Amino acid sequence: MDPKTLARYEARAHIIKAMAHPTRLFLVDELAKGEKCVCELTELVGADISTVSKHLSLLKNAGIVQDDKRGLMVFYTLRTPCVLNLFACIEGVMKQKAAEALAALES
Amino acid sequence: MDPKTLARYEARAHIIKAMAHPTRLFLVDELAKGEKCVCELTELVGADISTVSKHLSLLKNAGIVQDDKRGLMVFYTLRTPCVLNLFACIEGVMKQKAAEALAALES
DNA sequence: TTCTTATTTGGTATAATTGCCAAGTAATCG
DNA sequence: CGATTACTTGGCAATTATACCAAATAAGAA
Repeated sequence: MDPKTLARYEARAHIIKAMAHPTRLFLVDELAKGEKCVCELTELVGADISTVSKHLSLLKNAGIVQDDKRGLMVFYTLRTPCVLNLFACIEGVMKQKAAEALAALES
Repeated sequence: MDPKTLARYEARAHIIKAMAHPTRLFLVDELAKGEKCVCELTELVGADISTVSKHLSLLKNAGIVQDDKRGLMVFYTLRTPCVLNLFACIEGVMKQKAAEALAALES
């Protein structure tokens, strides 16, 4: 891979990596329903607020979400809803794998 | 997050993690063009064959590619082309980020 | 059978990720 | 002003990922 091609795939990987964590996938899914503050997301996730904040900051840095501070609270929104299409694909992969495992047991 | 929900997001994250690496994204992209053996992919990537083999094994484990041994060679194919849709979305995120960076410079 | 080729697996050093706590910022309230 | 609330950032220990080399496997050729 030449340096230019590598750089392109690194940039892509950076964005995908931002979603490659259960908590961050959950955050994306929650934000798909609409704007939410860090406090509400923290409640839903059930981790330390600093942990959730760092996950959100990573998603923001990747360009997937954006934040908006209003008063004391910071509201996050999903900026690129197309990432949700991936979820459907992923579900397909999971079903395919499950069907395969079943077939292996039956044979 | 309750344990059941967590498990669902962990399963999803596992599949996305499999793509969250520049080399593996490149491999997926190459396999989208058609079946290729490990030797050819190794040549294209330019890393140790053991490294490429491990990347492919990870993708296979996630259900994204499948392998087929014929003689001495092992041929890999993309099993879930829907992951390619993500690439278009990712490009969109990258363009959006670039446009934003430009706007920040101009202001 | 032994030799060669294509690939995988084991081992290991190095680097990156993660999550919590503690400390820092920023906006609002009294 | 100081106090409080909502969030971010720094620091650090524990875990996980990555890449190479070396050794193992598997299939075909001599």
